[in-house]
Amino acid sequence: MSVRVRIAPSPTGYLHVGNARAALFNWLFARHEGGTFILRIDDTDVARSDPEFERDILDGLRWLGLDWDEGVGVGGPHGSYRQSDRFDRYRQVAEDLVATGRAYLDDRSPEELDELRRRAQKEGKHPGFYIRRPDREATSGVIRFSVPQDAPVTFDDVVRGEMTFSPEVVDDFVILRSDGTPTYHLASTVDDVDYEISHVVRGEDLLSSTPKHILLARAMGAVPATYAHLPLLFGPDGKKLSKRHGDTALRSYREAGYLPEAMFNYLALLGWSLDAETTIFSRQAAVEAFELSSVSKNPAIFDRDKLDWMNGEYIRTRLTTDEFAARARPFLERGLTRGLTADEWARFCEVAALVQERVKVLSEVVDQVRFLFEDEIGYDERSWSKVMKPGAEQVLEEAARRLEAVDPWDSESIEAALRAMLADLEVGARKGLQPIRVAVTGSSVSPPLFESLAALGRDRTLARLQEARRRLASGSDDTLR
RNA sequence: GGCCCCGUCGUCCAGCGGUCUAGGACGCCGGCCUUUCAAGCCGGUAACGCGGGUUCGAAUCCCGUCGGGGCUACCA
Repeated sequence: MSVRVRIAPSPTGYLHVGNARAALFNWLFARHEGGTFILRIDDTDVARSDPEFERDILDGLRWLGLDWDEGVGVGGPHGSYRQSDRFDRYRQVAEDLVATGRAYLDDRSPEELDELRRRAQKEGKHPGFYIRRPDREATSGVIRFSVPQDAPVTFDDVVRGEMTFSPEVVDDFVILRSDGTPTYHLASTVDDVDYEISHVVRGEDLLSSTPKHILLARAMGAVPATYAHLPLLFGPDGKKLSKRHGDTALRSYREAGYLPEAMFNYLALLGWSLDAETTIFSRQAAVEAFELSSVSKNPAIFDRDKLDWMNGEYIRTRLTTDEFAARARPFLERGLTRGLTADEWARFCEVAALVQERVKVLSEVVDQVRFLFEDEIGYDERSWSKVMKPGAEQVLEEAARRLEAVDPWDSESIEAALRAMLADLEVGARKGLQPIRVAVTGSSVSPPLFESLAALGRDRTLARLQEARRRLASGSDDTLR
C-alpha cells in the first residue's frame, strides 16, 4: 500500500511552529517512503477562517521547503482540497449514518447536556457518559455519532504502540452542527477516507480523539488509516507551545532572519534524531534516515538558544559570503528603512564576510554595519566612558594625522599606519585602538577595525575622529545615545 | 473529577538486559587565540524522579508511586 499523508491546518491563525513541525514530519515520512504528501485546508470553522492565514500557511510551508504533491495550490485527483467546498459531502455522510442508525438527531438543549455532564462527573464518570441516544426522537438539532458500546477501540499507534480505549469514555460526539456544518471530527475523517490517507501523523493532542475517527471511518465502511501521534511542542514553561510563549508563528522566525534550512534542521530534531551524534544535517540526509517509528514519545521544549546557535552555524558554514550578503540585503534595507545605493552595497560587501561570522540571525546585520550608512551615529554611552580615558585624545589626534596620509586607503595600509602609531606612542592595541573604534562606529563592539575604516572611507573616518575629539574637548554629552 | 500520554544532564537527542565509570548537541563555567565582539580550539559542569519486583545482571522488562502534560465544546 502506498503512503499517503496529509497536513490539514485550519486557517484560523498564522502557521504555528507546532504545525510546521507536524508538516515537516509528514513530509519526511512521505519523501522517505516515496509516498504522497497532501495539503488540505481544514476550514470548517467558517467564522474564524481567513484567506490571509491560508496564504501564510502556504507561504510558510514553501519557505521551509515542504513541497506538497496534492492539495490546495497544486490540485490533484480528488477535486477540492478545501473543506469549505465539501460541506454537501459531509452532510450526506452524516445523513447516511443517521439512516443506517449509526448516528442520530439530537435536540437537547445546552442546559440539559450540562446537567448530564455534571451528573457523570459527580459519579466519577467520563463527562459524556450519559450523553447517549435519548429515548425521544428528534427532528432537528445536531447529529451525534452513536458510539457502539459493545467493544473497546484498539489501534496500533506507530509512535506509541498499542492503544485501547473503552467505549464508555468515547462520547457520542457531534458530527454535524445544527446549522448543517460539519465538525472537525466528521470533515477530517471523511476526507481521510475519501482521499485515501494511509497514515494520519499529527500531534498528540488528538490522541484521545482517535477512537472517534476510527469508529467514524468504520461506520463509513472504510478501513481506518494508521495513526501516529507526535509528541507536543512545549514552551520554556513546559506547557503546550502557545501565544503566551511569544513567537509561535513561523513567519516571525522568517522575519527575524532565520534561514529555512536551519529552521528545518532544528524542527526535525524536536522529537527525532538522525543518529546518536549528528546535529547538523541536510534535508536529503533527513529524508534518507527518517523513520516514523523512531520518533520520540517525549514532548519537546522549543529552545530558542539552540535554534540561534544552529542558525548562526548555518549562516557561517553553509553560506558563501555572496549568498550571505544577498540574503542579508533585504533585512539590512528594512533595518535602515531605505534602499542601498550601488556604492553602499559595495561598502557592505567589503565587510560582509566579517559580519557573516558574527550574527546569529539576519536581522542583526544592520546593528553591525549601521555606522557605514548613517552619519548621525551617536555614541553608546557605556562604550564612550569605557574608552575615552586620559590619553584617548592623543590617540585620536595622532590617528587622524596618520590616516590622512594613508595610501592606498585599504585595510592593509590602514593597519600598517595604525600599528606604527601604536609602536611610536608605546600604547597597546587595546588602549590605542578602542578609542578609534568608538569614535568611528559609536560602539566598543563592531566588526574588525581596519576593515571597517577601509569600508567607511577616508573622509567619513576623519570626520568622525574630528567629531569625537570635539566632543572630548567640550566634555559635552549632547551626542550620547 | 474522568480518560489518555510521557518521565535519561537546565534543554534537545542517543541508549532498546551485560560493551554505561551513561554518549552527542545547545546552554553554562574556565582556558587558549585576539584590535572590540563574535567565531574557532581545548577542558570542565551536569541526568537515568522515587519505591518495589523479575533477572546471575536493569537506564533498559513489570507493578506501584510521585511528577509533568494532553483531552474532556454545536474549536480545530
